[in-house]
Amino acid sequence: MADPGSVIAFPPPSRPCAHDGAGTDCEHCKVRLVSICAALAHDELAALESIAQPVCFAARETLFLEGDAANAAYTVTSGTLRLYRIFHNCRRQIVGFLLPGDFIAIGVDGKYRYCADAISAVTLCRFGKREFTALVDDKPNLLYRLYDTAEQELESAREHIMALGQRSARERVAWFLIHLRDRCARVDPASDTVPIPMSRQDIADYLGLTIETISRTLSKLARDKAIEILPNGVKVTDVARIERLAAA
Amino acid sequence: MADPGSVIAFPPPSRPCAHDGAGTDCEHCKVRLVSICAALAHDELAALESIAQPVCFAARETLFLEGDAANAAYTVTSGTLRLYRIFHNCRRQIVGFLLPGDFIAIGVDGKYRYCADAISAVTLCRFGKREFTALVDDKPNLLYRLYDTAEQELESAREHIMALGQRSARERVAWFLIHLRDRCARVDPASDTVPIPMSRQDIADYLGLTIETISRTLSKLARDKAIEILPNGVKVTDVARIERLAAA
DNA sequence: CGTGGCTTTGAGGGAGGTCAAGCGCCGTGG
DNA sequence: CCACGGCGCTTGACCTCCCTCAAAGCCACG
Repeated sequence: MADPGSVIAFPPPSRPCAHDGAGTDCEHCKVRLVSICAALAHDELAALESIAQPVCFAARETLFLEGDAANAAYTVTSGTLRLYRIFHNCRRQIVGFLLPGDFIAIGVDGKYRYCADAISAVTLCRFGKREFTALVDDKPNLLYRLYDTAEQELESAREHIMALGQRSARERVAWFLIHLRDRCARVDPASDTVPIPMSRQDIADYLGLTIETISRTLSKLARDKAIEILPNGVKVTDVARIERLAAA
Repeated sequence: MADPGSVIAFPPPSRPCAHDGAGTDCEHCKVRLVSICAALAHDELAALESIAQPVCFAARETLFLEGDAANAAYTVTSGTLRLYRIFHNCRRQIVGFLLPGDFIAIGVDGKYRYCADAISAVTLCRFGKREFTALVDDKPNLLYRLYDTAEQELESAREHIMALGQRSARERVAWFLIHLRDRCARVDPASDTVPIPMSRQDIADYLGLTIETISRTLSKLARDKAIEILPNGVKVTDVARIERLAAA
């Protein structure tokens, strides 16, 4: 949320998915191969499935706030979330966006380390803390998967650091587009059209810039025929150019 | 290294510590309680100790480069290291400094994700990949410790992101000082005098600023009586002020 | 049709980058 | 012993990129 007011509102409780009260079907889950569930043995997957609860949140709902007791782990099955922290002075830094297949872990200390809310309507697989930790204690392979996931997050955080520390506004925006495109390609067929569900304010708070700079930079790239701005995303017309900028 | 020339030089092989060829003594290790070794059972610690080799590097030596096959994990026992990545265009981003007690893990994919070199002379406990992974496979508790370590690194990376994305030069420098002070306090008694073994260039590449800005900002803080610049560090004279800046 | 939220665009200013010069320290060699 | 050169650090002058402030456009929704 851009306005801090809604951030401090108490989060709504998660609720079961209306369209799917009966449980999950991991075998046919489309995020199966990219999520924490990948590379699990059949029995492990079955055990995980048995404790999974489908839940959903409407756009702009808050799942939890930084410091909340972590009652559950989640796998995103559809929609987009933003993870962020708020400073005392109301500045917000988005530390990441979650797309289908991404995972929200229960930290070692049992608290969430960031706030999370839904950008679009989202559906998730919810794993209650008690059952999940019991399962992890039982299956070292699942712990190994958690470790793997943490390392991937670390890698992504370092990429973020590189972007914020070394790149210009233009390079950051290009990097953001390419990055988002590649992550979408994990579950959707690769395409030059990148859907952008988040607002300019979200992008700005992710890249450490202002909305005006985001807007101006996108306009400039469009004027230079490198991209085309669409209602809910952009089309990368000059792929090589944008990729070069992103890698700079 | 500030100059890219030395970065691409082949790394020297690690060598046994001259002063301690006979092995390690974990029970009396001063970083024992803050490192990966903390919270291990006696038999686990003994197993870890049995595969540990003390090694050392002189200042400015490179341990490994990004992409190198990860032949070993390490625990730092003394000295300071920098971890960094280099862009194509020679820009360098330092992603972290390693102090005594810090750990270098073997990534899941078996490659190092960043370059590492010694800022001052360093000593480390080296754990060969084969023996270490065998031990991890055998002791789920050690895997859990690795997971914990990865989460701590993640936390520190997010703090870094906050700093780069939201803070001014002055705030970043204050944050750097407080952060360094607190990390030193893990092994040394807490003090207002913060040793700074790294160069201005290192600090700049860590904070996403230039050496000139680092220098100017420190000078300004000193002129304002908030700190005192010492030969190899700074003394934080106005602790409250610097802490307020750091938290901003 | 009016209102409010999000976005775009413009004008102006400031924080930090760039370029350049100078200082202090230290190791080397005359 | 001092002269010299190199390196890291500091300081100054200037400039640029991005932020700030402001206004207007666009679109959804009541």
